[in-house]
Amino acid sequence: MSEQTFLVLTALADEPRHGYGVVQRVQELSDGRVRLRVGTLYGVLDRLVADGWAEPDREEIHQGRLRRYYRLTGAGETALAEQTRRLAANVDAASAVLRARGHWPRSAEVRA
Amino acid sequence: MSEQTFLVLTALADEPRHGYGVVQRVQELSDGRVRLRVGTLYGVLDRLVADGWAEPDREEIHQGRLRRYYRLTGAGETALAEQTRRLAANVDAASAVLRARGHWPRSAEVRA
DNA sequence: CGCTATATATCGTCTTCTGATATATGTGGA
DNA sequence: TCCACATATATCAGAAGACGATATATAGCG
Repeated sequence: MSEQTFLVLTALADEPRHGYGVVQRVQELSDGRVRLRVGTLYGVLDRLVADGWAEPDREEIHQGRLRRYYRLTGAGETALAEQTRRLAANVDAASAVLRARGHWPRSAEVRA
Repeated sequence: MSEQTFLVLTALADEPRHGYGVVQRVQELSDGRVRLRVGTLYGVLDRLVADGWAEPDREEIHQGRLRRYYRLTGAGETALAEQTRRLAANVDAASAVLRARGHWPRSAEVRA
């Protein structure tokens, strides 16, 4: 699972969001590192729906503009939890190796 | 950076390894989750070398078979450390959201 | 003699991310 | 009034990367 997909799942797990809201939330979640292009967003969103990890929630007209909301499904939540464990395991493995190399003096950084 | 690339970097950070050794180490590091196909491996390895994150180390004949070793460069170590911090931040973000959803009763799992 | 593990490498295909493009409305400044 | 910018949707072509299949070759074991 790509970082983009992971962050979109996390954004939706927070609460149902519309496309543009997901873009903003992902940017917040990643401290500005990940700015989703709309092409990426809709590709990810379509795939999440196709895989049963997200589904249409509702549509709203906000200030004259349509907002199409998506929500996380139970399967999506499970997938996110599993992927999170997986990433955490990878972080632990890499941290151990880096520490052994003398790198990584401030272990607090990975744990913070 | 894909999980495959991340684990190959981690395997090389451990110590210089040859292709087949990387495949085995990645499988160990990931608790059997990631079994690199050779097509993936050489693609990753070539890209790491092209990016200056890994370089040829030495060649050995071991039991009649050639072993081509690769080692991590300084830039590779930096990249691995940065990516590890990045992943750790994503894990923290997702963990917070999952906890808020009532999911994730055993926080020790992410932290272990 | 054949099977499995070790060890290298290439190739076509599929998935996925990116950048470009298109359309449209509300807001704020010049 | 007009322009730029943020908001909001959607599509498409191209590039990158992962995967499965395939090929070649030796050592060890039954």
